[in-house]
Amino acid sequence: MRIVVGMSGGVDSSVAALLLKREGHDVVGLFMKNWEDDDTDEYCSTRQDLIDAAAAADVIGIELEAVNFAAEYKDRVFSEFLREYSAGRTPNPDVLCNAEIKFKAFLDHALRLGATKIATGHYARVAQNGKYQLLRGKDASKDQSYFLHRLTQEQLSRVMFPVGELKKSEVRRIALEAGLPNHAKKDSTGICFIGERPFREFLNRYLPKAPGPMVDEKGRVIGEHIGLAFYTIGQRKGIGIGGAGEPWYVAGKDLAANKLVVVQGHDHPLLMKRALAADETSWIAGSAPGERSQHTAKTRYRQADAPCTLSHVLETEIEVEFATPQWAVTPGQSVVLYDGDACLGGGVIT
RNA sequence: UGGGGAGUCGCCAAGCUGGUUAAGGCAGCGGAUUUUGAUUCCGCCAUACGAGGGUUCGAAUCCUUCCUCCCCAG
Repeated sequence: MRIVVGMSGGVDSSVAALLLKREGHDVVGLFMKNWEDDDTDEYCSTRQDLIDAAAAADVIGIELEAVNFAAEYKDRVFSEFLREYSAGRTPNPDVLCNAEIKFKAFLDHALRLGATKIATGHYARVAQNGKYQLLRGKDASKDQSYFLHRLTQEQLSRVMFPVGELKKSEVRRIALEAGLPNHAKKDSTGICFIGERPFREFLNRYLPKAPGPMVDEKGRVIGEHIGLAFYTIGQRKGIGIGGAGEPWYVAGKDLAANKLVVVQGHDHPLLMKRALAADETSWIAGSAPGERSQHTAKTRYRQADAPCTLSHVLETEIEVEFATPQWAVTPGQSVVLYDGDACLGGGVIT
């Protein structure tokens, strides 16, 4: 079976390719460059990543090709990313990137190359019992199913996640034993393909500043913000308010008045939400779970699952009620539902 | 102008019956964690206590003068 592996230059995708090769598959590595760096070199690590991927492919004994989906990325992911920020929300570009680039543009390309399946280094699993299921990765601390919740049956039928059965420590050990040069490479962070950058500065390259008042929950002006788009719910750093008492957190945005609402104390009531609504829903199984059904859900990656009830289900919208209030539920972020290890899908919080 | 109170890191704020290196928090900066943005965690952050004189072995802490601010009287 011909399998195209998306290789980033990191350990996970390298080990994914290695494992498939060992199983005797016809493996081809494909390196994606999806972001044209506008600034010279400071954050341009993609060249090093390509070198790392090539070195790994060499050790594994497979070919590595490179493709460029920068145009598609800009079109389908980044423009939406900017639109969302402009609208005062906090998007999750990586969720979109998976749905539109890695498991669409990239998948299509791989199929054209004659592949039966594609594989990536994601920590997640795919099970099949009639339908395809998306399961959490075995390593709970690295599980990335959250980012993959928008995938469809069609897409899942074509993907493999070889490291999803492993713990990160096992992946690194395998890499070390196989002599992969990137066995100790630091995990990548930051927006996928764009990388980690001083975020405010980066955003400001695309969005203008729009200063306005910072107000407390009673409407008293206590500071100035640089533009609503530059803040997210629950944010503490960058508020810049000193003085007495507990730290300040962003609790809300008043777009019409260009006001940023901030509150004092991590556990302020305005930061706790017991229910939320989401649209643009997407379900792994192809259709939504039943109304009143009980699940767990995360309102953001890297948050503990919380018991909840689907209180309302429409064509592309849902309402979710949590058993206990959730901290900093943020419009634009994805709410992702689970039944045990099975990821059901989710939507974008409104 | 009388009477009272206060002036300690950018902001809050301990210490003020004198005694090694001036608490803590907020903000800020750096790092760890993290394939979003956040959160969280760790580290750094006043030879200086409104200014000048004193007293003392030794003062942010006592005395004194001046400056500034606040409150109450007029």
